Amino acid sequence: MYASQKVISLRGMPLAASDSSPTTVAIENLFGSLPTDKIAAGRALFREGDAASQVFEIESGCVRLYRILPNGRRAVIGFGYAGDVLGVGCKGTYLVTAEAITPVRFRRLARGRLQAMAAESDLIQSFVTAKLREEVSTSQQHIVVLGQLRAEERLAYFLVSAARRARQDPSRPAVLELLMTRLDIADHLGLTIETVCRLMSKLKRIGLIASQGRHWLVLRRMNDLRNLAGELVDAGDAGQFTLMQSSARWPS
Amino acid sequence: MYASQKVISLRGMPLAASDSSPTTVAIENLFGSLPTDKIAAGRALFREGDAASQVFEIESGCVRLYRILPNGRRAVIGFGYAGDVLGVGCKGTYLVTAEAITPVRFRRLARGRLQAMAAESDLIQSFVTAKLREEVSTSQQHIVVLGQLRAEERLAYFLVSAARRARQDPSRPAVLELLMTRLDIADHLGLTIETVCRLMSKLKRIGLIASQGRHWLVLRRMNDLRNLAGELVDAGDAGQFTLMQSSARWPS
DNA sequence: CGGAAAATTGACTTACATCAAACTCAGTGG
DNA sequence: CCACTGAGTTTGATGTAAGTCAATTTTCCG
Repeated sequence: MYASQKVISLRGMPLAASDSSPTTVAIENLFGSLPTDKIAAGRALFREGDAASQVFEIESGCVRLYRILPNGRRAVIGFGYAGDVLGVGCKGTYLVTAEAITPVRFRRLARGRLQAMAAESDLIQSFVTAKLREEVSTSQQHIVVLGQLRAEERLAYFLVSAARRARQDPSRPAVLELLMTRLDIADHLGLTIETVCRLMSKLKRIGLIASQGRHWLVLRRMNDLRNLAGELVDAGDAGQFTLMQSSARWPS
Repeated sequence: MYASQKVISLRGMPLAASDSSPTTVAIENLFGSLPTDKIAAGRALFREGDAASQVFEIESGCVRLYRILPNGRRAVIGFGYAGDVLGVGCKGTYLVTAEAITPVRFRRLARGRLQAMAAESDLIQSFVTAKLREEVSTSQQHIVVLGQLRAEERLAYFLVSAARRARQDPSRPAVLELLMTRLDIADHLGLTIETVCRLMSKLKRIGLIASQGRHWLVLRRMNDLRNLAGELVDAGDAGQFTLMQSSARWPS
């Protein structure tokens, strides 16, 4: 059915694929020598409110990052995949719970050690700073999505950015595996599970996507999807992470 | 009318009031010697997409931080007040436009210089890191608000956190000046201006707030408001900014 | 194969948006 | 000092996107 299309998966995708940029080197230094740990689907790496003592690098698998409100509602802030580093953005305690969706392999590093290493090495320091900036950028993007897009647009945005996370060319059709449940998606987009389902069905009906089982999707017309999403993909660029030094409008 | 209540204002509120914490010292070092600049209401300090060459510290006044979507809708990401530092969270280009709501006094620092200073001083480095973490925390909090709260709850949250920003005691009534327009608030909360107005009227009708002119509000029953907001205030704690070193669940 | 969790679809309700019309207020100039 | 003005705000009438409640159907895992 999808014979001629390159199959991609959100599982097992490297963050900075097989290059040797400063970032990659920094990660190697940080986590390279540490032992790999495992956790079963459904278990938490850490919980919102726990003392934030460790930083985690996902090696494979997928986690949901969420907060539970006092009234019981759940807000899924985002998802973590292979290559992602968790637990940098918080201060004393973790801001979210990180729960394995699939079995997850990961490595972890004491935050004290990270701090020490950052103090030693400019490279590591700028790696940490880059991670933080990335998180700011992603979060603000999601604020825009939740605040200004309608349900259908939000879902389109989610699908396109999921595809973008996994491969480069954002114009050709993509096959992707959504490891999370419909409820995870709903809680991430500020919608109900029923609305997510209905909209998935609608996107299928009008030919923008196709599906194979619960978790496999084909985004058949990326441009239409991107349009639907309000051309909002991008903005969370993930390339260089050094401070710019040029001066534009304001004299130095 | 409000004789016995301490009048507070979002304008002119210092970030870390008159203490001598490491943070405050770091700011002094950063901006202390720089000249003060001025900008009229309605003008922009910087625009989304501009090369991010400077970091700004607001000295007085209020700015709105927003992004315009391709379809013309506006997302107000947040507001900046005296003591806030803008332009740290972005990388090559500013992520948002920062536009003066009132006349604004501010100081600015070339990002290159900031980077150099951070490389020199651990204190300045941890100040930058703290600012970034604060921004992550605030943004994620807002994701929760937009994704999970209903209109009335969002407005209550906005009012309570505006009061919290300006003074300590979160239980007693607060008088506060909202310098932004209803439209700013609406675009910040993902609502329409009409909904914001109607809900303001409703909160007045049921006695949770009172108003004096367009911009002055009294939050008469903070606890009820905080309840309405889903007890969601806090979580964006703004105290210490050093990395924790304790290990809790995971052995080092 | 059986069973439970997840997903889907339908019927109905509602919270918020939209459209439209006043009203308020702060600033300006006569 | 007051009338005029336009931006900002408020309120009302109505529409609609998304939520809620309630069955089914599908999937997948032991």
